Amino acid sequence: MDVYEALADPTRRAIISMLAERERNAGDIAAGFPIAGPSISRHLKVLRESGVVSYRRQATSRIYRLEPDSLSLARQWMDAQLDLVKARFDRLGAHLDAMKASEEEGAG
Amino acid sequence: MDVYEALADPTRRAIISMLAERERNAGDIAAGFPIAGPSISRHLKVLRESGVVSYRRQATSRIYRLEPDSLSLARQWMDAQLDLVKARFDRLGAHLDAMKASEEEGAG
DNA sequence: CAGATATATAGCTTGACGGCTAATTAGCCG
DNA sequence: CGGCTAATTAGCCGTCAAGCTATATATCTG
Repeated sequence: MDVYEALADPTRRAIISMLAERERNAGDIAAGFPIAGPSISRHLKVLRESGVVSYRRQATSRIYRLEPDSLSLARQWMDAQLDLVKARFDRLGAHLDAMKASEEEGAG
Repeated sequence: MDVYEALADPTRRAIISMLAERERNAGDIAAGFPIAGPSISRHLKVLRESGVVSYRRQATSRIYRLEPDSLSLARQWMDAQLDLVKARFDRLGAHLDAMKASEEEGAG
């Protein structure tokens, strides 16, 4: 599963928000949701396999941490799309300015 | 469907890329993919209903356009998460610097 | 090793998604 | 209105995701 599919589920986004704030173990994460532990475990697996989170062991628990790089990548993609739109918008503005200028030249 | 689910499908992301470059009608969009027209039409519906694209009529065709605001919103959410992580990282760095300074003070 | 705790995996069910073809709607032209 | 084109909607099917409970794995403790 890629990062976009990982982001598609609201529970997973909430987990990301929790982990953005600070690291937590799986149990603490699960405690924050009304759904069963195994379901959270599966969400964590999705997040792991898409590179959004990593974990380290501490005794019997797994401490999960957000890995910013995968999110950054998704953000960069959005940035690129938004930049294209903005560039187009700016060109349109310049074009309109040029039209207006030549109009005034013709009139004056 | 929200913008994150809209982004989850690779075909829809490709449509977004096409529209970031310039407006296109539904037929031209569909021509860029190996899947049937109605399937593209459904993707466009998802993108419409999640606010990612809009369209205007021109004769019998619909000209689709990317609406940057919804993408911006998703990007802002990512920014916020990444900022939290970065802030934590910076605090950790400051903490380590302070530790190191007090160590040197003790040694010197 | 036996027991306890924390987490993950297996197996199942249900609902949604994405693909297809066929039928329908919307607008243009004679 | 009748025909033409562009696009969407309807209906169907296979696959997959997300929830659940029950079972298995991993680690610490005695």
